[in-house]
Amino acid sequence: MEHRKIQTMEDFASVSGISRPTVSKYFNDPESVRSTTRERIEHALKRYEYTPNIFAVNQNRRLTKNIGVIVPYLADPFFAEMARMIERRCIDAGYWPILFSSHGQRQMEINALETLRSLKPAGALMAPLGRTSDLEEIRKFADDVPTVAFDSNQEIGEAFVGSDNFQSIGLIVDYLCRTGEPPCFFEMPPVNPNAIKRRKAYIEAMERLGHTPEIIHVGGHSWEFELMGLEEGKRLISERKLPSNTVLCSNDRIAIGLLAAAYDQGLRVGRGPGCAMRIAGHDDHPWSRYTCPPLTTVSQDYSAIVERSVEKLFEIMNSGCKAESREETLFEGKLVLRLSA
Amino acid sequence: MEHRKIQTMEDFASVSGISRPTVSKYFNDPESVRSTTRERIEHALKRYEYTPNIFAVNQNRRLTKNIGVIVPYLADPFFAEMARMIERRCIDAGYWPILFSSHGQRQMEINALETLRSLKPAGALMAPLGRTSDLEEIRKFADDVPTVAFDSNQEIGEAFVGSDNFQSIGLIVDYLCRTGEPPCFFEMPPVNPNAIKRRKAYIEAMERLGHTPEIIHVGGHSWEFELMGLEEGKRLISERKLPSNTVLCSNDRIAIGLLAAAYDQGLRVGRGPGCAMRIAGHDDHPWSRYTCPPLTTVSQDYSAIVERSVEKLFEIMNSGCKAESREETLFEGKLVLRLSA
DNA sequence: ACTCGAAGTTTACGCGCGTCAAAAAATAAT
DNA sequence: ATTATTTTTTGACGCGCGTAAACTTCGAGT
Repeated sequence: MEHRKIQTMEDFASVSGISRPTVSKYFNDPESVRSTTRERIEHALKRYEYTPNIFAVNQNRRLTKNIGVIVPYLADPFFAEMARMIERRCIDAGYWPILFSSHGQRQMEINALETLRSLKPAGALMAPLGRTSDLEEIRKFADDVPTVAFDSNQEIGEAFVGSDNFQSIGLIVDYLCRTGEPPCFFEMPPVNPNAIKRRKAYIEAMERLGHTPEIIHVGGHSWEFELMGLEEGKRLISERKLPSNTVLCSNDRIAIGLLAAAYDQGLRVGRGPGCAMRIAGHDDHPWSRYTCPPLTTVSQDYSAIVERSVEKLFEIMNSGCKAESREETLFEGKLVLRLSA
Repeated sequence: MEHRKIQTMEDFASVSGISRPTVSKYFNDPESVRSTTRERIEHALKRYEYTPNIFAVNQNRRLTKNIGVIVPYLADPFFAEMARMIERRCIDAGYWPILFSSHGQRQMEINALETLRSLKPAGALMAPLGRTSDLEEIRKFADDVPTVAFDSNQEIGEAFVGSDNFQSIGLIVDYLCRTGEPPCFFEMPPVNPNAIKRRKAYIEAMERLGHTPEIIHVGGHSWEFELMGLEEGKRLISERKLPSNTVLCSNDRIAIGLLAAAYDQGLRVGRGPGCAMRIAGHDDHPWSRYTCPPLTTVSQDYSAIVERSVEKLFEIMNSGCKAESREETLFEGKLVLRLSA
């Protein structure tokens, strides 16, 4: 056991008794060398500490093993969780995920793209900011780098994987109408296509059931959804301007704010007797089970979305050519019944 | 406006009429070339698109401009927020932050260190996992790379920046004792030194005030604090085993779980009449203001911690030598009075 | 033992840039 | 105008590895 640190592949090749090009081949694909050779290398790898210089490797490869992961807002545990799962899968597949957060800001998203591009990534998984995204920039990026969009369907990249908002919103509208007063819809700011689709889905579902849709608009393009839910909620409740005592929020984070508003205003939330209002969300956010009362919502199938996105990206990367058409995969949501509605 | 894409510094040098070594100098430090030269380069930079190949640059520099940022658990918005602020500051200082999350797992932390090391970083900012960290590995890393620890003081790196748990816990224990029944302490799992210091601080503060400390132990080393607060809370409340109707939680995430438990058990939380229990937390977590009732807690001075950490790291990086002693900077917390206690 | 394809070795070049020494040019000071 | 100083240019080397060509060895199968 020497465990001497070896710096260059040249040196490592000589101590392991193999030629450098073969060692190089091994590191690019261990299966590409004969099994006896592989064993000798791996044996040497145990005795000496050596990892190829990542910069030298990437300089000479036309394409690296880097995979960019760009999410719009990492402080949202929904994206943090997605990012975690994506990282895991990429690593397992022998790739090197690099995580960027746009932090809700257009310029940060552009920066992330630029930085990423200079990393010559083999592919990218991107949940765009949405409305504030610089679509031109993203498209230019996606022209050069195989890109799969997820979460927010922004007509970007060669594929999209996300949730079927029409199905999921339909599901919960049905439920709410069946069990009480038809819901009004507390809209999230129209930051991305999800926001818009969910509103449309709500309207469709209500009309299908013969009810009049009622929408609470919120402006701006901030990502502080809880704050909006809280402030706008307090105002609506105190001014008695809520169109219905059942409120469907276009995402859980708004619902969390609205729950706080209801508490602040002394309204009891839930579906039991003695409750003044019902609140439902959408996404099954990691914290929705810890609200008071626990939030009734529709789950997004996180792991399915992640799995399919990564899978699809690998397909595209391996096919080596642009797909003829943009494939969109939508997963269905499931009703998560808790106590708030 | 040609905006032709230029690939190599050689090419860029020739179109801008400057020699390559001078251009190289410019990119390493724009101030190091004469102002007239600088202008000519920057003028060319506007006409042609060129960025130095990051891999070639880093291969030849002994030290890169990379700065590693390692947090234990990115799905915790506390760390997400810290990471965001750190990234911002590093970028502004001309560095390149690379974010890693250990996702609560020892092996992931080790991997992050290894990956980071291969990136030849100029420095690292690290919030260690704590108890489950492989301290030996981290120390070996910190021997080679200037490292500042934050959040959790693990005797790692050349400096530490964090919160003064004794001050902050003292503050809220004082407040709770002054305004009602002395608190028991709902401990977080002893995942890191903060957990241990907060417990000790609680005991000291209680004894100083002449009260008997009562501690609720929770085992394990999971990072799902909310779940612990919820499950253990439900058990304690239903079995009437809470030592006090005032509970100080060692962090806000546990408090969030406990609030849910209290709701589940039909206990009204708050400091007003008609309330069955008081709950307080620690950290002023981004969501603590949205709980029902809003959580009374002690804030950590996020931005001060970030600012000082980064500042200190730059100091160490620039000094170029190991510091003789490990500097620890602690910031004081502030009482954040809301409605839960 | 012989053939032949697969795998390994040798040799050599190139990637794009940092960096150094020496020479040339530009600027500042006398 | 001359000297001293700073800055740039020229030319060259090296970083660590990918990769190609030509050659050699290996191992399974008639």
